[in-house]
Amino acid sequence: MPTPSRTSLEQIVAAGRALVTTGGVDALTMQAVAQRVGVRAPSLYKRVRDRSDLVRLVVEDALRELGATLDAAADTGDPATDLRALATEFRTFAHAQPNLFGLLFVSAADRSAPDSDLLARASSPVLRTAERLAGPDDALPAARTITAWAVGFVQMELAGAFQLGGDVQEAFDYGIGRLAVALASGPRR
Amino acid sequence: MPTPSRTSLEQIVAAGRALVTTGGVDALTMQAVAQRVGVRAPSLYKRVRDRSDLVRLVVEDALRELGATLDAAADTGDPATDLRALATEFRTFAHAQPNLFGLLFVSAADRSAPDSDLLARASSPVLRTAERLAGPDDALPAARTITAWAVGFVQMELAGAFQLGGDVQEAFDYGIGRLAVALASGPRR
DNA sequence: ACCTGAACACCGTTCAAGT
DNA sequence: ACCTGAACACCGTTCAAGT
Repeated sequence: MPTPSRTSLEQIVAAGRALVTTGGVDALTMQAVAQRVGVRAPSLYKRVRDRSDLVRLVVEDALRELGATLDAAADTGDPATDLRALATEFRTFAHAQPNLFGLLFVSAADRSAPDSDLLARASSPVLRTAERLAGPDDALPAARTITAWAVGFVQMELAGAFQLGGDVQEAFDYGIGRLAVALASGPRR
Repeated sequence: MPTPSRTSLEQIVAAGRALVTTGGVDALTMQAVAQRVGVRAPSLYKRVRDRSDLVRLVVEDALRELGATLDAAADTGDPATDLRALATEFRTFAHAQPNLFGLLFVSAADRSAPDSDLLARASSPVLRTAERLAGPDDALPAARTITAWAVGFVQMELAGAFQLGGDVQEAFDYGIGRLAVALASGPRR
């Protein structure tokens, strides 16, 4: 006798994401997710392979949103302006959802990597800006330099690893300015 | 009736670090640590407040080693050469102990931040090199730009987040070269 | 077809009892 | 003073049984 579904994968991912946002990834327990979607924990295994699979889906959901945010941020004319907009938007996203951001670019033995298409989509506005700054030949390494700097900066900031005093905002602006100059200084190296 | 100690904090931290190195932070369980030092799990609580405290001690142990490694790497004359040596040594450390490295610069809600003195000591060779590249006024933001880039680059690399093909080593060299030029281009901005 | 309770093997942590 | 077994409250996950 068929029974109608009482929940959906979409609801489950949303519940998982809400739990991560509120209490960090440790708060995403199967029981907490189940309670939020009105079901018992074992039922989740009908839609999700295991907990790490659910965490991956939450990460991919966040990556989709981050990609859309960055896409919207880099549509002005000047590439140096776009670089600043991208970096600022990226940092704003991280500050708004630190627990979620902390999952996006770190390796975790237990969970598989997010879909590479999503990573590519999220990084495409950076790649376009990098190409306009550094030229087509250096677009990829230039984009990686920008992304690495932004990821590391925000991650250290959120981890409280900038402990030598000074103005963190100033260091952020300094980094943007220097990167724009450095990448635009021509294809020879 | 006093009983002689059957283990020590030093042994416990070493056991914890070995477990992290081998199987990631999830493999550091109180029971596994206890077994390695020849004791039962509850006894660990005589030396360590709780699991997160032990993880912090392992992180600090790794930071001490990383600091010493970097200190030894940056003693040549040319600051651009030192920058390259520091970045390469940093990356080598991360590749040699990816599970340990993954703990150093990420925030974790459950564990407290490592001792700030250790962070300062580990970053001091970077700060010195940054000062020689960018001048005393910009030493701190320049050091933060270098460190952010290096942390982000290695973390993305280890997370498998560089998925657009291309040569990752080339992107690393490109980043070093551009940073050296950018930071040395003078104090005005 | 989906959901559930019961069960299993694991955790971290506390604490009274042993030496 | 240190160590232990037993206990507690939690996990993730499986599975036979219900509808």
